[in-house]
Amino acid sequence: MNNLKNLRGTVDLLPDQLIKWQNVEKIVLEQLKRSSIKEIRTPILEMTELFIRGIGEGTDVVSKEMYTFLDRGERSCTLRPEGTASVARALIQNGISSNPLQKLWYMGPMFRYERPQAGRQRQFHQLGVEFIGYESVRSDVEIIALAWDILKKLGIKELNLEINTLGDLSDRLNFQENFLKWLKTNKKALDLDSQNRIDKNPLRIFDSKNIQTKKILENAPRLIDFLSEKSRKRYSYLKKQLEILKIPYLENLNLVRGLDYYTHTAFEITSGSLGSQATVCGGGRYDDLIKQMGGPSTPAIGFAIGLERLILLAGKELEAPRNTDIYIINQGLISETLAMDLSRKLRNYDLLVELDLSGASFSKQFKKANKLKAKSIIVIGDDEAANKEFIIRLFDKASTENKELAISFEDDITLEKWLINNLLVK
RNA sequence: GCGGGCGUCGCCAAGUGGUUAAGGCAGCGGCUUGUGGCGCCGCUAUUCGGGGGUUCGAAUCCCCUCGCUCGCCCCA
Repeated sequence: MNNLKNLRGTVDLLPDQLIKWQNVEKIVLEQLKRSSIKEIRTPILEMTELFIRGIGEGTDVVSKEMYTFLDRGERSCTLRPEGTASVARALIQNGISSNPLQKLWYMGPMFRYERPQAGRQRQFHQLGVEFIGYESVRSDVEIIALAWDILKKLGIKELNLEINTLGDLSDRLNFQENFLKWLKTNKKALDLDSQNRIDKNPLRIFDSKNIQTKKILENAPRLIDFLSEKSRKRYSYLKKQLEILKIPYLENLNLVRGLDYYTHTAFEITSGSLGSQATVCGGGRYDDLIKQMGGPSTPAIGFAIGLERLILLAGKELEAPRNTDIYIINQGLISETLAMDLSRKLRNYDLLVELDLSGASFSKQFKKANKLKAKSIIVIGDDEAANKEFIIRLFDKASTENKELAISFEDDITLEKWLINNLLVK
């Protein structure tokens, strides 16, 4: 073993594992397409400033998890830790006002410099969806339903949806004033982490897992009591709609999430079978972000799904590879050329065709076809080449020796008939 | 960033101080040079994540380091 290894927290995805990835991605992308959501691709690398301003300086992601370095021009660059800030930047930069309503998705690697764990890597992958310019609660409902449906389409069970509302900016300021007062009188009773958050990010204290802090917080003022009439209505409409759509949810008043930009709706979907990294999907509304980043005032809502965690949850049935339809056994100079040509013709039928390039003995090539569980084989050797024909037959154990058919290379009609009867059925 | 566990071939592993490092799967070759699935035979770690030390002698003991893993923190 040499010392050239992958970086900590990164992994190689090998062909066998990628079968599951591709199957999962296929199902996800089909669902997005049906919902008329369009793809956007932004750079993996951005100016560090983007994330500091977009995500918030006081957040854990920015303060201790960013993959940041100086490039050759001494610019501070960061590998994106999430997608929303980049999407917002791209839209502002490319003129959001010419197209103020957009439903977008993106998929790709994200980077956070953390200690790796099950379901957590330094390079991981997210599918993100952002509804830009949509203000109505109905967009909140649609986006939660979409996240839910994607997970359901993959056959994932035991999912929990948690929701909360963070109100709008004035609700929050209103609340924070009261909350800070309360915090000052109760500061000593809180755990150290929470004490530190008082100045940086007081809302996050609600997210504390410290048992004592949790208990004390039960008597703290609650954000939900400071919501304006409008915010309150919006939230109850959301809950009512989820009930009508039969999407089960749990209200979690402590759910505030780690990024600064959220307003109103915040939600998370977790699964018990993921161990301590239970969150598979997280999202929420961010009505102020785009304006705050220098764009026009644009409401928006989105979510991100962690693909590694999604893969862990998705069923085993998605791991099965597609079997070879036709394995072409061939030997001899003329045969090789004929076989190459035939393989191209066959692939036009959307068949999975593998051409043996080994030049090994027929016996070996048969063994290979068997190992691949090829549905059928074609044999082309010197005899066949001389007769300008090839032999084709099904390769399952039942049809040994029988039903072999010799077809002329010119005879496309007979070939197509055979394919339709044997491989293209259903 | 902090705490616990672990690290023997591509994979699963036996071995816990005595020297040739079991076995299984996979892979490769053969029995069987143009016809597979079964079976049988053979090959595949000068080396036990890496470095240093203790010892006559280490995969086995000690130190450091790297990585994995679980928990905390946080998130996807």
